[in-house]
Amino acid sequence: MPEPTTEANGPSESGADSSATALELALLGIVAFKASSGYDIKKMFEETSMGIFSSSPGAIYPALSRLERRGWLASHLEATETARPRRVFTISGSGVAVLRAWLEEPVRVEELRQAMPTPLLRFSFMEIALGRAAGLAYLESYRDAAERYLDDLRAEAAGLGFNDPIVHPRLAMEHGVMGVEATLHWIERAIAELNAAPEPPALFEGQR
Amino acid sequence: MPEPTTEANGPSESGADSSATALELALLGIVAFKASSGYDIKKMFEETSMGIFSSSPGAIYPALSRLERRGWLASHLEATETARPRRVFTISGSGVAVLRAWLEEPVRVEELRQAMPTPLLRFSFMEIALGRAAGLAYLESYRDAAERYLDDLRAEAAGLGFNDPIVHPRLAMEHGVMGVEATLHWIERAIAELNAAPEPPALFEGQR
DNA sequence: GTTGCCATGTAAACTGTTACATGATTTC
DNA sequence: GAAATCATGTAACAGTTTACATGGCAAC
Repeated sequence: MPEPTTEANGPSESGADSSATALELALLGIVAFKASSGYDIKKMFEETSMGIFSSSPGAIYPALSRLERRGWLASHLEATETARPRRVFTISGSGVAVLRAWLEEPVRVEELRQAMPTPLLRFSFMEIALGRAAGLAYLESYRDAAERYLDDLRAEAAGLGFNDPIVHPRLAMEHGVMGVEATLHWIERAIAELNAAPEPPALFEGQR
Repeated sequence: MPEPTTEANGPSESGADSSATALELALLGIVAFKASSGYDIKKMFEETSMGIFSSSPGAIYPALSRLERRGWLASHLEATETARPRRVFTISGSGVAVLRAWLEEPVRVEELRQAMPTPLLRFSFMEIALGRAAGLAYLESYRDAAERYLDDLRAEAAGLGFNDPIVHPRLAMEHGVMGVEATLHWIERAIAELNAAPEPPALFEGQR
């Protein structure tokens, strides 16, 4: 979802045009925090809770090249005689400016509206298509998944230093934990309500 | 994010191949619930909490055409002498089968991992780039946005019938409300912690 | 009488997905 | 000696974004 982010873009001015996809902005943020190679970032997207972004090389490497072409990142090959050299990216002054502009924007309501997760979307659609029993089974699979995810998050949180001067990443992780806990509470309530509710009308009669 | 959803797709078999993008599956679900035109769906994506999906006509109309080409949807022009006729889509038997297959899949942990919302992503990046004061200001704008969103959600929930035999959409909405309430609690806690934390190291000295 | 809504659709440019290719190094 | 990991990248394809086009109708 590539939202226009900093300025309205006229017909693609040459020099200091600045609009970027979510992936590009995330790459700026990651590289600003720590100089990284494409492979570093790929692993990060695979392993951490930043799994919103695709870890496919066909997404990451071209995006890093674009950012370098625009002058927001710079790269140099690390001298290693043994294996294939790593291309390590660093953020530039103009890159920092673009990143800051993105971070300085206040939170808009529309950003929150994107929150509906797929499991919930499927849940809202399934009632007339599958009926009560399937809804209950689905919520149980949801609970299992949420519990496993909670374990993962807690393991990841344990890896973060607790007395660092840098606290935002830990706080963000705690937000994730609270969100999953809220989901688990909701699941229990929803199970109770579904047990009390009558069978819904069927999408096509005779089926199910 | 076009996940392969139902079957592994061999080299694009002719007949009953079934894999679809998130948008396409959502369209199946919406049309199954109620026969709709492209414009109906566009408005729904703009106005309701299904705002995960793009409301641009260049996304919706081609997707509906694809679904019709595959035989999962059928369409007919509504006879209106006055204005431009509406093309109304209905779901077919094979469409229902594809929808059911998607809905019957148990929830996977990876679906939950996609949860990190952009406001939180920005929050985790901003500490060294902008410093303490900016982090606190950001959280206040986050609180404002969350409160306004909560009002919107409650207004939307009020529009849903409360004694329907169909309960899933209302429950899903309540999940949304609980999630935002959890976010608001987190924001208060985070503000308290940031007030107690020392100034973080700067990204580039002298700046900020 | 002009702005805004209803309602459809298309075209160019871009981004992301999937799959492939390469080659050295470590682990079993 | 096979398999997995490190590490980069490209090519074909599919889907989305942005912007444009059309035209009647309602409201102010």
